[in-house]
Amino acid sequence: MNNPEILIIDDEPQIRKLLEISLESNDYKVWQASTGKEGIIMAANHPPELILLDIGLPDKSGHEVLKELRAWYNKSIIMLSVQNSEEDIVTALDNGATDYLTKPFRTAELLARIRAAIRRNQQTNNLSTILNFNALQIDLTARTVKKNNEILKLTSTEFNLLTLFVNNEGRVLTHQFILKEVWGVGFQTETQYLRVFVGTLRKKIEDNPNQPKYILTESGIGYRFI
Amino acid sequence: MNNPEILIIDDEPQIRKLLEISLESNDYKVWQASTGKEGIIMAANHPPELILLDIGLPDKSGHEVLKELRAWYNKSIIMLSVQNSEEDIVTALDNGATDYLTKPFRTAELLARIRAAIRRNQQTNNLSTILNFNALQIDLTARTVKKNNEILKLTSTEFNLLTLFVNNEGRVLTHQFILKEVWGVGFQTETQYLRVFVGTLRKKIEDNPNQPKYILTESGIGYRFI
DNA sequence: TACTTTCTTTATAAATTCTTTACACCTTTA
DNA sequence: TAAAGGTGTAAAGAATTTATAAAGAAAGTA
Repeated sequence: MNNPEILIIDDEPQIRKLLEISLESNDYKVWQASTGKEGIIMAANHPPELILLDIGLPDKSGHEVLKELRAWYNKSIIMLSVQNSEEDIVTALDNGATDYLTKPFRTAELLARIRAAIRRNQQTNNLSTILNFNALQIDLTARTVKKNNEILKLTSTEFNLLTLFVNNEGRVLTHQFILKEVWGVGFQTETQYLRVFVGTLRKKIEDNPNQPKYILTESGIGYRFI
Repeated sequence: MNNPEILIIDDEPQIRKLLEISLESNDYKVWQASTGKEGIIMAANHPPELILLDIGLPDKSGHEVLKELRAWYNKSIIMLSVQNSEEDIVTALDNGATDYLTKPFRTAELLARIRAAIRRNQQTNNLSTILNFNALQIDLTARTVKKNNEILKLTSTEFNLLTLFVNNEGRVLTHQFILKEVWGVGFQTETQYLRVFVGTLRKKIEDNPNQPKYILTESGIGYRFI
């Protein structure tokens, strides 16, 4: 088992050192940042298992950092603060903090709360990525497509084709490119496949397949999804 | 949305009353127990969304109650105590408590921690022991399956397969993935096993195995449970 | 051992999906 | 107006995938 990684975002070097020592002696791998901005960048580049976030940062408040992180980071974030203000606690928890500890904290308690938070991380669902396009809802991990909340039945190739389209929304994809991506190298000339499959896809996802809203044809070039 | 249910296990009537008032005015449905034993029975009969558990109970310690609950209950349990002992906190968290608050607690903070805990409940894998799907009732710990309240006889492999399906409801599972999870690494190519077992499972759980409602086949990819 | 249950394998029928063909349509250009 | 090039649609046939039964092998049980 590799050691869980913890990112400390705190501007006080003493606190960081203290945390580093206790965490590393408990087999965590520790990363450190001294400003909110730096912390966000580090978390984005290398998402840790848990973040310890100080409320009092020099560049922006911990609350703001929390909000920015929570836009995409869904593992545990434990807030630390010298303030024992109830308002701070409530705000932090409601903004998605996992826990809140006031400094000076007791090391054993902090470690226990970290263990509890990491344990919970592991039970958390890896939420699936769902994309919405008007009445269309595409779940890439579940491989489902809904139109007005009704599940559509797509064949494997149809779904792969649709996936390619939604991953390249707005872009014109050439016939060759699509054929290579969906069918594989060696199929680049089979343009008729594409026509047939775009046809069946449109029949399923478009309200009016004659006047497609999602899959537009770029005559002479390929198709474009919007 | 129906109101989340919270079970209070505490022997002090004043505390219970205080909690009842704050919780009910925040739209929670409140259940109360004054002893550990009573609390466990109530939780078993009617599993709440969250349990507030006092450490100092007359019949058995809150730590013991916590352990007994955690044998099967995996939603949030917040411990309450007059003790601010670090040892107590560490023990509680390591035994699976979601959070720990010392009395006297501040109401707004308690409510925020309850919200955070309930929010997390909804993200965690609901490994609750009994799952219902229409006429199907699956008890994961007892390893029994009922259809219209009649017990079905499944073999071990059939049950493992069904468990995998219900834990990934709505998601398309590839043949390879299913084979790896149920049979183990090295069986990924034995697609025919899967066909046979899906066949027998359908014969047992479906009303009409020719037109399956639960286990749908995703031709070319795998299967999906709904 | 004999018996039952479960798992694995094989064979074949059925269903689904993919490929190919044919042809109609549209737009552009001579 | 006709021809040419690209596109859309339907439908038949081919290929692949899936379902089911049933027999043999293995494992568990009395």
